[in-house]
Amino acid sequence: MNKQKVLLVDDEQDILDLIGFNLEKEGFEVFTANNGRDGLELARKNNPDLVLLDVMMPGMDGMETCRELRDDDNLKNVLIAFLTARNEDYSQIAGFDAGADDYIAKPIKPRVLVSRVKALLRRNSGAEIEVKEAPSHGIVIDKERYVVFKEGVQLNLPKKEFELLALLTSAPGRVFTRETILANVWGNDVIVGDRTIDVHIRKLREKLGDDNFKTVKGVGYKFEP
Amino acid sequence: MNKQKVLLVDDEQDILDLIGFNLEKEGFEVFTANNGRDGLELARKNNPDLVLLDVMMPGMDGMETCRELRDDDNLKNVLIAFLTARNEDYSQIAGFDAGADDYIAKPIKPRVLVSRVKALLRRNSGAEIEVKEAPSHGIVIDKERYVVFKEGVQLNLPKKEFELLALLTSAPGRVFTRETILANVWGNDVIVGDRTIDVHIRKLREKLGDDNFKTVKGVGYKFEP
DNA sequence: AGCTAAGGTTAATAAACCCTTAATGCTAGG
DNA sequence: CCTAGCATTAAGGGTTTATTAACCTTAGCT
Repeated sequence: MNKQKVLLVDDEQDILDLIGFNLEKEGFEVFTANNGRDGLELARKNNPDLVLLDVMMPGMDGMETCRELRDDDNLKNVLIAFLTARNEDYSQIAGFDAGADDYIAKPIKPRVLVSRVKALLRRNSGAEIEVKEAPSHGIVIDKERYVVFKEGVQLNLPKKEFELLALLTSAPGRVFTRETILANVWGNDVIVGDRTIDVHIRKLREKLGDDNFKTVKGVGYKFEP
Repeated sequence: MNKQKVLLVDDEQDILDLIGFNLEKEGFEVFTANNGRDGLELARKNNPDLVLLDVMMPGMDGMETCRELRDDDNLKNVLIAFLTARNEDYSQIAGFDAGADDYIAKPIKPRVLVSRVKALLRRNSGAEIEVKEAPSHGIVIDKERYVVFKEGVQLNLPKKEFELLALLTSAPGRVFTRETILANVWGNDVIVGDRTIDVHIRKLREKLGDDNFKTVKGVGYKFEP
């Protein structure tokens, strides 16, 4: 697997060095820029998986940079996280709708930041759920809002149901073994009985329609529109 | 496209120089006056797109100047923003309705001011609406003055409540995890219990309406108009 | 400094909700 | 028609959140 690319944009060289060093140590490929314009250029050239943007920068600030990124067809879906300084005028950072995926408050301990970065990338690499385009089956999953739409009707699913659904729909038609389901939704160190899965499947069937969830006896379950 | 014209009126020469310089650097055509009367005259001669008015000035103050501008047929639609000192007595300008389009609190960092100015001009060039008229949910947040309006009624929220609200409303509908909330409102090195968030959420619900804040169990909270 | 009031945090209890399991019924394939 | 595997239901237990009130800290005033 290729290294994942992170673009880091901040006007303080210290920050670039510190965070950059720590991210590289963790196996990321890191690009740095100390202003929005250079950041944009680097982003266009290298197609990063994640952009960490300082909000407050001279010249083009983080929000402006974010907007420009979102305007670029090749980059509009890149992950963007804002670095926000809490001691700075907080008023400037909120209320914008530039399309950030996360906020990360400074100051932050390097290892905390690294784990946030990993979490962000994991969220997006694992189960790739389309939010924008409504798939043909009429079920849309919005992970950001933790909300599911069934033919336009909004449903609020509990966490486990939501995650199970997200898993199954991440590869429609594919059979997920009970083992796989347990590992992904419950985690490897949690021990629950097999019936637990059944019950959650049933709830999904109840809420989203029986026909969408097929049982493959002795193997597992699959989502099929 | 022609340069956009900004008229700057303040009795302090330092301010005129500093702000004027920064606006010019960003490509605006800047006129300055150090009192209301000269400001009016300049406005009539040059037809600026935006007037930045200091509230406190000897002689004709900002409010008076503003009224006169609004009385002038050629200028009644010009954008006007007041420069107000943060520690000034707001009661003077609170119920004031001379027709300002924005308040900008001093002291303000030049780059912040520039982006405010741009936002103002952008607002007026393209579409209209907003800020006063508010997003659809009827809750307006004035981060500059740490004040919130709920359906036109002014609320003074304490700092933590305000920042929590600002965070949640910065991306309506989106779920913020407790972790993210803590990082952004409290900071990464402050340690507080989870119940603290609950309590602040409750206060917001009390003041702004229960329905606007939704709990996503096991995940976090979201603001939803 | 001392006083007062407001903001912020926590503890404690109650309530809501979700997860899990047990118990029982069902179905398909041998 | 027997059995392994799945479906269904409801209840219990446990976890997460709501709510309230007390406590501590801080800011503003005198």
